[in-house]
Parts: sequence; structure tokens; C-alpha cells
Amino acid sequence: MPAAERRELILGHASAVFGRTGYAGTTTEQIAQAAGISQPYVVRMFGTKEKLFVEVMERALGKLIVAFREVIRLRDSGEIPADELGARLGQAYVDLIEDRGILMSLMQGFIQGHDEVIGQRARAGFLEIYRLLRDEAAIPADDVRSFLADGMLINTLLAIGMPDNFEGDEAATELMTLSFGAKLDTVLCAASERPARPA
Amino acid sequence: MPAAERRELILGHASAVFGRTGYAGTTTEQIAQAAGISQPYVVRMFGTKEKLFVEVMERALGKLIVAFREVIRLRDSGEIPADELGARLGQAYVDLIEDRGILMSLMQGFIQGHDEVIGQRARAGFLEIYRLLRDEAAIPADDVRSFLADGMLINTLLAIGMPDNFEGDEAATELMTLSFGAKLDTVLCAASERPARPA
DNA sequence: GTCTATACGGAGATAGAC
DNA sequence: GTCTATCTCCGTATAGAC
Repeated sequence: MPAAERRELILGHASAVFGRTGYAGTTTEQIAQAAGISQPYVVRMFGTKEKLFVEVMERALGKLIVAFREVIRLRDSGEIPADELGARLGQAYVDLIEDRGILMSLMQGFIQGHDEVIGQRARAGFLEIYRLLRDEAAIPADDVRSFLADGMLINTLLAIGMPDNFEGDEAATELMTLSFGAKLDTVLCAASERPARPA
Repeated sequence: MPAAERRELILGHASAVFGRTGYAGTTTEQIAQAAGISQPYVVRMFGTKEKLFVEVMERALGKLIVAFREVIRLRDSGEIPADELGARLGQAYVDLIEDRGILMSLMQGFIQGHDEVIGQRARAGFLEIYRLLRDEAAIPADDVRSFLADGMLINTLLAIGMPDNFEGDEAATELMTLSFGAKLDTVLCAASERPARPA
């Protein structure tokens, strides 16, 4: 297998595992097992665990930016109405949940703000998203703030494991419905690792 | 020193350290040093690191609930206008930042949702806050969701270390101002561990 | 390019003294 | 009630073979 492809494969698995158990709570051995390779090879390929984590964050951030830019492009080309921009961006965000680990590994990076290396990259990434929405998407600053807040609530609900544990609880069901709306089924399918629309 | 007092002292220090470096990223030795006692004593007093963390979460949750209940009580007794409730609750939330570690250790618990024990307590705690705001404070459900979203953005900005690193960056300054508003100086003073209003 | 073996440090927990 | 000493396991990283 070519190095670039294997690299991406490992990053994908690392993203999922880091996203679930965090930077400090994840061992390179767990990532190696998920990717089906040996632990020293993981380290060999990325230098250190920290460098691997930063690459995971960068990859996640890249995917998020691509997803947002695509929505903005559709708006600019007139393929979607301007007043739907916010809803479409929200949908694009939730759709990323299917690629399990993207949003969670980013969130784990945010929570790791005390770490010199990771923290710096996390802050820069967060602001990159802020500027993208404010400048490229031309959304009013306070609406961007509000959009980001909704995103952080979604991240927290995912991280806390709510999608797998809310059934039977009235308050949890209401909160999940309010937070995800029509996109709730997408989330639930992603949570149980089944495809969003079973054949 | 009486056991109860020493216990609370250790919990306070543990809260600060866990809040900063997370559950997995924190050693019982770090907590012991912060509290000025020996590492085995920390373990001895709380059984395991996990039990200690759960107690830290419970303590943080308790303080948050007390703060919110006090605001609700003021509204119910007519001491503050009903239409100011949201703003007062927000202020009460931000004020908790001064007791460094409260909001952050809770957030670290939320992010630890995959852990059987911690995750369960975190979900229960999150929903407890949701119900408190919806039922006791009688805030419309979607406003509660929105309030929680704002809280999660605040938590994320704190965790990512934004208060200590936004100066000089135009976007970061704008985002911090929008997110904290008039409460920004409270946050900055708490961040640099100086009193909110220097004498 | 990928593995096995392993060195080395660290962390949680226990034993037992004072 | 609190400490020192220490056991034991685990995790990252390196060395070196194939």
C-alpha cells in the first residue's frame, strides 16, 4: 500500500479513537490496533503522538472548511437561496458526524488548550472557522457567534454520549430534538455506526 | 486539620488541575502537589482517581445549581425583574469562572462521555441543569437550549485558552467581546488569576 | 515499508511506619 | 491522619531485523 494512502488510513482511525477518548486518554497502541498495524509503526510514521494528534486536528479542520466552502459556493452561484445559508451550513456540520471522529477530534483539540503545541493550533483553527463564516460567508458577527455556540452544544452532546443514551428520558429527548431537529435521525444512525439511510 | 475541611481543600485543588489538563491528562501526583500533600494520601482519601474525579464533578455541578437557584429565587421574590432572568443567569454563569476549575472540570467531565462511570454522571448532570432551567426557572425549552449553547461556547473558549491569547488578533477580540460582553473583564482577571476588581 | 523486541520513564495503587 | 517506600503495570519511543 502506498505511503500516502496508508497515512490517510491511519489518520482516519486515529481521528476516531482520539475523538472518542481524547489526546491523553488514547494510546498509540489503540490507534495501531484500529488501523491494523503495529504500535511502533504508528510512532515511526508520525514522529510522536503529539505530532500525530496535530495532524488529526489539521485533517479534521480541513474537512470542515471544505464542507463550509462548498455551501458558500452554492450560495454565491445562486444554487441555494441566500436566506438558507445558515440552515445549509448547519446541515453540512451535522453531516460531518457521519465521518465519525471529525468533529470529536477537533473538540478534543479545543479542550486541550493548555498544551503549548496543540493549544496554539486549536486556537488558530477555531479562529479560522470564525473568519471563514464572517468574511467569506459574510454572516454578521453575532450570528457567527451564535452559530458557533450551537456547534459547541452539538459537540458537547455528542461527546457526552447523549445520542446513545437519551431514549426513555423525556428531557433528554426534548433537548436532542431541539438541538438536532430534522437532522436527528442522521445523528442516531451515525451514533450506532449504521449508515444514515439503510438500504 | 479536620477531615471534612481537608477534603474540601483537596477537591478545590483537584478541580483546578482536572479542569486544566482533563481526567486522563492529570496525575494524582499533580493534584497532591497542588494541595500540598502526598500522592498516596490523595488516593487513600478518595479510593481511586476516578472516584475523585466524580466527586469533583459533583461538587462543580452543585455550585452551578446553587448559583442558578439563587438567581431564580431573586426572580420569584420579585427582587429582579422577570425579563432579566436570562441575563442574570448568564452573569451568574460567568461569575463562576472566578472559582477557577468549576466550569472547566464540568466540561472535562462532559468530554469524558465514553467512560462508563464518568459519562453517566456527566449526562445526568447536564440534564439536571436543563430541567432546572426549564422547570424551576420556567424558561421556554428552546431558550434553554440556546442558553446552554452559549454556555458551551463559553466553556470552549475558556478551555481553548482564548482569554490568555486573544490580544492583537482582531477576530479573536471580536469573538471574545461578543461572547462575554460586559463580563469580559471578569474573565480576563480570572484568566490571569488576579482579583476581578484590583484594590 | 513494516515488524518484533525492548529500554525507559511514569503513574496508580498498596504496605506499613509514625 | 499522613508520610515514605515501593510494587507493578502501562505507554512512548528506539533499535534493529526482515
